[in-house]
Amino acid sequence: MLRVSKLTDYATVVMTVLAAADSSQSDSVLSAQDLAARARLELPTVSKLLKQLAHAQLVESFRGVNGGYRLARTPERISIAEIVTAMEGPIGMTECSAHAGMCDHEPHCGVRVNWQRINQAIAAALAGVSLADMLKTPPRRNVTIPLRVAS
Amino acid sequence: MLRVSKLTDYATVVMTVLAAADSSQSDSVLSAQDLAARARLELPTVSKLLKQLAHAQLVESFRGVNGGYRLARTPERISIAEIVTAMEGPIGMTECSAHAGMCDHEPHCGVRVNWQRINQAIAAALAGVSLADMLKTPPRRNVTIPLRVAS
DNA sequence: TCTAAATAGTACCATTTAGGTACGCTTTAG
DNA sequence: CTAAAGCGTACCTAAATGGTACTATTTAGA
Repeated sequence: MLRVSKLTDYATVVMTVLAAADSSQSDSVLSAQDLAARARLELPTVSKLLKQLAHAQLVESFRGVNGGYRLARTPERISIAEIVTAMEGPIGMTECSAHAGMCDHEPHCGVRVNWQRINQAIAAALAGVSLADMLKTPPRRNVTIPLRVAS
Repeated sequence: MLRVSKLTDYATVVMTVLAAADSSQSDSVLSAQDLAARARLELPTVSKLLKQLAHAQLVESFRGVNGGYRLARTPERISIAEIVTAMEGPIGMTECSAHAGMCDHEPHCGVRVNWQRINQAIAAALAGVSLADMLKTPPRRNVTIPLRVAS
């Protein structure tokens, strides 16, 4: 089915909530609890994923009373590709195309190089969508992202 | 890590082997055993995935002695998207974007529509690569696939 | 200085799913 | 009639996923 993990899915939702808060008021630091409520997710789940996002420096964390999280950059400058990578590691459709030397068949496998090219295409697609885009529920306009694929 | 299953990965390898045989000699029906040997995979694994590919009518199967499998179409007319769909069902990065009504948060989830658009972009990328392309190990030329993403 | 609110870190458990295996049935060329 | 080959089903193991719990640490404010 070609999917991302639920955690990654939830991460995009939480990031979208953060982005919405970010554009509405300035200095909007939201606690994990608050974010969980707004995203309608469990608190432990939200904390877990926020930790990972903080490590990847996509959000800033503040400890102590009145602490919480805030986007590290503007929504326009955070892409879905970054969120996916933060949650799941390097984008790669197959084991071998993400990490070399993991597959016994690597020496005599003709398709590996082509998978790497497909990965690049998909990474480009993901990089072309920003958090700000995710906020816009009704589609406004369409842009054409040039996507280079070998053929 | 955004991956397809190993079975799907193997399916592309086996399909590539079939495509190679297809272009080299005519009426090339290969047995599952033969394919397993050429792809360096286990026979049961190969049979399993060939069955699925046959159901999706990407390969034709022939029973009985001297039976085996053959591509249902020319390699140029079979895309990676079709193989992925045959093996994993409808392409969807998140549960909700592939099948509606599976997620409790659907009513108040703003990102769903956008994930559907991302899916379409990725499906387009996968549809843009044919089996014939996978045969070409050294990249010849680059084409630009127009990829429509909302922004 | 103490307390409560918050994140950080770690470890653990349960469920699902992927991947592999086995076995018996059916078809068909020779 | 037989052997080679695909077809179908069921089962089993192992690993990844996602959820939970507990503890430590930080910090604003009374």
